Amino acid sequence: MSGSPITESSAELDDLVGYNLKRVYMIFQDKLRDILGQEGLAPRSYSVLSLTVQQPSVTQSELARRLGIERSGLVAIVDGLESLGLLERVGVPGDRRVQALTPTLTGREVHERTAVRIARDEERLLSVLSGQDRRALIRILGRLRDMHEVRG
Amino acid sequence: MSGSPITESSAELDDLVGYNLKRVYMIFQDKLRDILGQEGLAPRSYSVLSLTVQQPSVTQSELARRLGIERSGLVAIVDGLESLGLLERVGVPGDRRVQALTPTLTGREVHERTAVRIARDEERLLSVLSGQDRRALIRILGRLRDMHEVRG
DNA sequence: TGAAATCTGTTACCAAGGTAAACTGTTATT
DNA sequence: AATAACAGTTTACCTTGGTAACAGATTTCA
Repeated sequence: MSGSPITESSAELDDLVGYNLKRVYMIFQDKLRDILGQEGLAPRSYSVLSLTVQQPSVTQSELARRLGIERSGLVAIVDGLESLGLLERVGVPGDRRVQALTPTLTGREVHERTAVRIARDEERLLSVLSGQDRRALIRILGRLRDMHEVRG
Repeated sequence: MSGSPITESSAELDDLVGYNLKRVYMIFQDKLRDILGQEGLAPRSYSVLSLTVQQPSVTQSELARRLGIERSGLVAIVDGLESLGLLERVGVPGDRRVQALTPTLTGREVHERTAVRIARDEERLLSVLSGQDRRALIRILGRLRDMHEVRG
């Protein structure tokens, strides 16, 4: 019997940036689910609603590209939001393929009050960081997205 | 017609820290899947293998607590790792309820060479940051986990 | 012009990841 | 001894996503 033949040269789980990103993401997502659940929304539904508020008449394909998901996955989400009366599919005169997504007044109201609650909760979660660290986190995450995300 | 009655006072999607965490986490996870796929492992299987290497004879309950998942979810993962010959359930003399999880030699080898590749890939992903930002990211993520994670 | 390629939205199917509740056997409490 | 608590497991379920194939509309281009 020799001792341990394998040297533990690298990366334990808690040292992996990817794993820590996951765990911190879970912290944020847990509370997000609570807030959105009160409006009957899932995180993905909120992200779609948010983007249509921000950019009315956006097409589903464009939305899928922005969210980094498949077009097919968007159908059910939009169906749900439409049945809740939060947005509408509107035909576009020039191109009969596309459906422009536009939030209803109710949709904008729900989005606004939900956005406020989400922002407040993020403020709470980030309050354990200094202002400098908060800004650094936002800047660093943005840079990692810019440098590594595949843009369609 | 009045103008837009809703003021866009807060949080567009790309301004939410939670959403940016998700997107950055996805960047890290995509490549992780590639690397682990070559060994026939899923991310969760790797995390279990890694923790058993780091802490041999850990129980399944303890492992579930450390990973923040349900005990029931661990069964299939351990089944898979056991059938791959990477770890073993070993009965514990004192307590016939628990199954101590211990990596096999093969398990330690697979873990070691995989850990090296994962570390190399994280290095690549983080190379777009300054050394200072890299350290800040790691420190900030750790602090958010420490302050907000429910410890069982 | 007409054929081929491309694009949009849709459907049906499927796999991964996770949770919750109920069950067995074991150990601890009182 | 009776009861509670615990470890692991099974089962059923749900959510999130992805893939492939499709129809209709539009664009490209030979």
